[in-house]
Amino acid sequence: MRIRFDASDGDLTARARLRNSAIEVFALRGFAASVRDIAAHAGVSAGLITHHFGSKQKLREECDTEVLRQYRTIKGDGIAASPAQTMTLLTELDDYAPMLVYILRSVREGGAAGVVFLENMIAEAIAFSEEGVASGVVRPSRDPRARARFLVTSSLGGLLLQLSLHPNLDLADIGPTVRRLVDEITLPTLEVYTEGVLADSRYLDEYLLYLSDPPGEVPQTPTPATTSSETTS
Amino acid sequence: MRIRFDASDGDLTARARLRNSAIEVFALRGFAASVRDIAAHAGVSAGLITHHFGSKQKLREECDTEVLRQYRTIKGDGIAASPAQTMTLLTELDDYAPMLVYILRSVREGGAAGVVFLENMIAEAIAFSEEGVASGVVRPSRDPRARARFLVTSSLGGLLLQLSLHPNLDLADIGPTVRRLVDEITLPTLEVYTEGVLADSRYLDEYLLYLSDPPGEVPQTPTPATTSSETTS
DNA sequence: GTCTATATAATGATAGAC
DNA sequence: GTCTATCATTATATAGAC
Repeated sequence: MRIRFDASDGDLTARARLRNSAIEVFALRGFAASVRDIAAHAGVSAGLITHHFGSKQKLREECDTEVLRQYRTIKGDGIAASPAQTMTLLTELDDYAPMLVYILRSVREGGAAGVVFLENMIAEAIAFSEEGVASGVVRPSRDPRARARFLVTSSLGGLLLQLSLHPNLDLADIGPTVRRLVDEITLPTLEVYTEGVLADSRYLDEYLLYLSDPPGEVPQTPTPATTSSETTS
Repeated sequence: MRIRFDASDGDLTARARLRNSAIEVFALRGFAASVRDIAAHAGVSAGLITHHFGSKQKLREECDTEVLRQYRTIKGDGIAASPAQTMTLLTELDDYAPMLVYILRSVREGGAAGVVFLENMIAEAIAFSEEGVASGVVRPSRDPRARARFLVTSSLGGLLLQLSLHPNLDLADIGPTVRRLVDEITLPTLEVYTEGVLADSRYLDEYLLYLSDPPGEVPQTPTPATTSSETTS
């Protein structure tokens, strides 16, 4: 079953074709790409872009909307797996390469689509973690939400960081590149996730102790029994 | 003992003062900051900048050089700790805030200073890991270099990702902001590093098995005993 | 829907006065 | 060392012809 979204097809309005072309250019060259670049890539004049979308800003917003719509479509299409699996799957569908790169760029620059995508993945991770804990596959956490946020931002941020070492990234190459990066981190990821990094729990214990009895800025009188067992944030 | 580097001091050539001012602007507003922005921040005319440095590109290169020099100075000043400790310490010295933000931006954009800094931290992490394994604090890895790269890119990338959610970052705020972010990830980090995330080793075992007997694209004849025990990259 | 021509603003860089 | 004035380039956006 091959999913196809309506890009590069002829049964679209000119507007939609221009928008999809803009998504490709934004993904390929970054959001600093000029209206002329976008026009050239679509084979039309620069004026036509502004005529259709009013401004580059509005064009960008429409691209954001469309990319998020595509992302939600894919997610609804059965990919309800772990965030990592979601990423891997995305890289295997070359049709989605522009969308994926667009999202990654947007995440890196803190754009609207990026923030939505990031929070979405964190929410997914929280749910996935809860299921995993329930089924006994995942270890429980003292702060599941913080752990999910940490894991998602670390994974995605790490990927972005490595990707930024490949500045001249062609859309045709994004699939293989991401796949290679994922390959390189699979063993360390599994190792760390399974066995941890530290040999014993001394640092964790020390920090938990510190949390349960935080040193104040001011010299402290003997602590009343207010902060007892529960860990607060 | 408070380290001071020669910024904002009067005993500098005009050139050096302009360069240090440029570092601040690049850190504050990003590398897309215009020559006029830099000039305004330094309280001089735009032409003077070009007069001194020839071009914006050359100015940028001098800033890179100076930032890396400052970084090496700090490192030489006794901070030979773990990469995480290095980061934490940097955030505690407000004098280094511009340098720190400059480096983070450079890392995110794949600039020259960023690449040097990143590879530097990875090298530090490898060494730190080796010492830790020797002293029994850190668990050994099947591929120490890959693990070090993974941990550094994950940590730094995660920090960058969270920082990009604070687009209007003031230099005066960078210290507290980074410190808060570090606070938020300390518990999950220690938890994951100490206990892992997965409840048992089934996924790791499965992957190790897969590595020792990789499925070819072509249907495979019974594997000869070439790839036996050692894990290759 | 699409083009060309143009207005307007901002950028990096140069030239010459002080 | 520093300024002002200016140029060339590029950007977004507009106006009107086809």
